Amino acid sequence: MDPQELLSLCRRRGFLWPAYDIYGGLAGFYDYGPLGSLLKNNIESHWRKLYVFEEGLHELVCPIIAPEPVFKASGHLDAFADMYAECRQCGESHRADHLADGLHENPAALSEEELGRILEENAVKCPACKGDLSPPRRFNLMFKTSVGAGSAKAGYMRPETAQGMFVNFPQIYRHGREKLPVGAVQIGRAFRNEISPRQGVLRLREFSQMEAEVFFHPERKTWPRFDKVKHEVLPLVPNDGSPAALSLAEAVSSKVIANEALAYFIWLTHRFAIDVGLDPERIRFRQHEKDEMAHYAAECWDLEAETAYGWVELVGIADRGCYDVQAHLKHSGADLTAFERFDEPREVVSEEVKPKYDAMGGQFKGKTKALAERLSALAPDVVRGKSEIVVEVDDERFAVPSTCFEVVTRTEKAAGEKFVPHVIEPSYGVDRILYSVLEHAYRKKDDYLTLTLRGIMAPIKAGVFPLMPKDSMDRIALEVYDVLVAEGISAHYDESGSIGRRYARMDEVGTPCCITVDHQTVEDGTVTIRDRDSKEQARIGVDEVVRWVRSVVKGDSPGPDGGFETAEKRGN
RNA sequence: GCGGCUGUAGUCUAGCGGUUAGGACUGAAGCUUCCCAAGCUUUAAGCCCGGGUUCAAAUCCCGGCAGCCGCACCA
Repeated sequence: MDPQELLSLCRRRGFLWPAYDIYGGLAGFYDYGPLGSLLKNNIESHWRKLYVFEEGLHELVCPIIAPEPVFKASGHLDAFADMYAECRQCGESHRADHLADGLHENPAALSEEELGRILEENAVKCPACKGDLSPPRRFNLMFKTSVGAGSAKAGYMRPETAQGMFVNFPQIYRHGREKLPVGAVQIGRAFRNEISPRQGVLRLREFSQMEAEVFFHPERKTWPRFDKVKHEVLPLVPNDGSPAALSLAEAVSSKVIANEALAYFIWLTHRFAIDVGLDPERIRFRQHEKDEMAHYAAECWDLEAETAYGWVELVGIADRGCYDVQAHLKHSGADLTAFERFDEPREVVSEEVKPKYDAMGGQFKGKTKALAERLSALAPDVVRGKSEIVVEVDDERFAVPSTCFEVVTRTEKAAGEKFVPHVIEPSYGVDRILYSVLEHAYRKKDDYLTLTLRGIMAPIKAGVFPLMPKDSMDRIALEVYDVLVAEGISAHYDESGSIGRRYARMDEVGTPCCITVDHQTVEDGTVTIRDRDSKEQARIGVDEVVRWVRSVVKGDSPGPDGGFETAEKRGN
């Protein structure tokens, strides 16, 4: 299919449109229209149902803007930027760190100045035309802003929602009653100043993420419900090229997937993908190549969907190790560790050098305190068996005899230990998921368009029509509509044009069923209810409508009690 | 960011220096005992923005913006 056809449907029917259109637009920014907003909400609600309600992770809403140190610590300030050198002759720009490959161990880690010097010293020229290059210039993908007036602080728009959860680890940990694993989730906007956004909503500069950060003991990366799913076989594409028709348990035991927790969230992501209506035949989990991983990741699997643009990454499930928490611990000085009790308090036996102050005092006078401190800092093995130790204090060397210190054994009881938790992060791109859901639901038959959205995803759950807006059919139809809306079901009333046109309008936006009030309704209180995909109709009582629509929306069957009446069942 | 192509109602499109800028679908109002985009009447809605050339620009030129395709990029 041509993605332009789908994007034109999206514009026409109020799913998506380019933002700021009357001012010429702004590349990389889209508006969600009325139906797009409903669909986006449905995707997010279902994700929340899985991650918050079922898995018990804690939802946060953190600010979009963060002060510079946050991204200094996370590595985004340095690693989230590329350096470019432009050719003065042909104008082509090149990745400056790539040009220095082989000239330095790790060109990407250099500053602009250092890299520029290396390129100059080695007389590196433009690979395209051999022209002279400009000095490297750093382009950071984060949007920068300033916070406050006057001596304003530098702030950045978050490039992922994740950092807000890492910096809140102590609060999350406490809220989770100090047990691991514990996790936080966040649904919100993130910003990346992409160099060339394109392909509709697949690469936006402002986009929505649904992220979970799940904190683990480094040696126990498993999940309580893993056992329930361990025999499932998912479409895995490991990075060693082996096609893996393995169950999750086999994949973990053969090290194809690093741990059970990662495997569980791959399963959960698969379930989510199926629930929102992605085609099972057009999704897969691809393991990142070693050189493909983000600066923080130790292991990563992507959920990819096949679209008109090729295989597109919708979800990244990464084992971030302790990278982020460790980084914030180091930069902020805050205690971001978790504590684990030992089963039994353990005796921790340690040796240390203990100065004998009474022996030292007379000999070293005012230097005693400083000398004692130096001695305590020494490793026991350094002093053991020595008759004297030479210690330097204030540029003066002192020979301290062994009578002035001893090696003592200290036994302490430890109830447990502190450690920096590891993080497994499922990170979902809402806009890409939404696009893929639409594309996988897109059906075109003789110019008749239908979105076969699943009931839980459909922006409108039911269309309600009078066959004709007269003879009290319109009044009854409005009553049916009111009942549905009162039940919290999004419905759409339409009395204009022919009945076929109204069905078509609903089919095109993926409404799973339509209820029509006709002459017979006036006589016996029954209505027809029509199924979008089969176009079959059933005749049911007005009082059954809510129950029927609910059942259709749940998506398991085309209606209760055996579903729609087919031509076969009618006997013709 | 570089190069190529493109920009006409909500959507698809005709136009190729002088047009009241035409059509189709869609939308709206109405008619039609109307169950799968039927028909009829009425109606709304457009030359991406800015400059230039010309007596005259949707049309030619330049710049910007946006879209598509390649390259690069996608932490």
